[in-house]
Amino acid sequence: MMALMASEQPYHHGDLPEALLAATAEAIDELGVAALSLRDVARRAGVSHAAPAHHFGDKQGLLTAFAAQGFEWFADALETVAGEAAGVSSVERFNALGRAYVGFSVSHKAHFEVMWRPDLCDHYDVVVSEPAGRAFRALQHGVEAMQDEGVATGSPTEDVMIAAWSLVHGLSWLVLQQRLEIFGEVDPEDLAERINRVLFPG
Amino acid sequence: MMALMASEQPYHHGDLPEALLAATAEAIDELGVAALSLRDVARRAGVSHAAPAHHFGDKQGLLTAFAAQGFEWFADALETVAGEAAGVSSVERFNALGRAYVGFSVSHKAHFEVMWRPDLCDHYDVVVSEPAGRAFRALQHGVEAMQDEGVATGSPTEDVMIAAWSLVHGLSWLVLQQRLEIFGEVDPEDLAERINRVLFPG
DNA sequence: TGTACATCAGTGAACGCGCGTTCACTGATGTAC
DNA sequence: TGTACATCAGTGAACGCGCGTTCACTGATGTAC
Repeated sequence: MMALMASEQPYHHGDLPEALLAATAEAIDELGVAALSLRDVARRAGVSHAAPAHHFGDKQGLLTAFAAQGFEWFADALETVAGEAAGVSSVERFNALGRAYVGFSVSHKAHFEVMWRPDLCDHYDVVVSEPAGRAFRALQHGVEAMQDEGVATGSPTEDVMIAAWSLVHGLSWLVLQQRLEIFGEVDPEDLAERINRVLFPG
Repeated sequence: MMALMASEQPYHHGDLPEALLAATAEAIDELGVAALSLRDVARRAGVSHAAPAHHFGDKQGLLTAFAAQGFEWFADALETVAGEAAGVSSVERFNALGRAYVGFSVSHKAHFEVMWRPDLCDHYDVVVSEPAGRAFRALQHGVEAMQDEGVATGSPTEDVMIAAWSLVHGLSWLVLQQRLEIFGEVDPEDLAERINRVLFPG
């Protein structure tokens, strides 16, 4: 303990994998995902440039772990919101899910970008597909609950699910890609609620 | 003419800018936009690696021209479809727009990806923003026409516009990101129609 | 029709750079006895 | 409590590579007279 406090740079980091993931988020936020390099990530975490390979193997390994972390947080966020909205109507509950979906994409821009790019990370790795599946099911349950309550029963459940997903996913990308500037300053979560009301007026 | 036919490799290309844009699409389709390099594009077009600089300046210049070409084709496609569907109901016309939107994203994957990425090209360059505006207005007119016919009048026009745009844009990305595989083999344009019917049952 | 000349398009060699990956190493930690 | 040893984490030098950009150049074209 004394030794650790005395030395500014302990040889062992403590939790380097976590620090590298945080550095990855920082680097992507700053320079964009296209410019991401392992050396820059290591630099930001204050370790030698060979250190990341020790934990993640190679660049794709790092990005797969990064996407996995993102999907874990994302699924947790959706499940939490669905749990908290257990008492309200199914439409209000789906509204909350939509707000959370878009809210996550804005507050975790770097993660969100990598999460959906199959060219950057390994989507078939279970560390990614498992939490991705959880997130999907959270949305799906939201849609099914609405249909159980008689909302949007004019279309097959599958169509409603794809429509609802497209709606929140599309809004997320339009916001991230700065395409809604023409509508002035708008809060993305409020927007999610407004467009959800168009899809599910019930 | 004889000379041109006799020599396999004429010194002057004929339309190198166009050939370089086509090579860009090919390279992105094959390797992903993250791996795009000017040298590879030149190689594919069969010219020296210094040639692209002559026409586009630098890499961002090439991608800006590429996005501009994409938006021109995109706007043309939407306007053509809207014109052809002048006789049908506004809901059917918007359906056609949605099919065209998603159809374009699938048949011009490389262009679509670059078009929406502000980190790769200059969105404020008028060669991009002009056709992008045309595409936007084509969608907007489609939405306004529906409201004029009494469809989706429960929400403000702006909300309906953002919802409709999010819907088709989101579906496009979900398809490109291979996220709808879980629903089996589906035709993207048919999907567009199905989810449009959820949003505008009228 | 022919000649001179300006302009444009594409070349190819050269540059310096940051990258990912490898590898033998050393420092630190934890466990067995 | 102390010692020996195995294991793990991070180092730093080295490698070869493809990249974007520059620059003096040459080949081709088109226009003026």
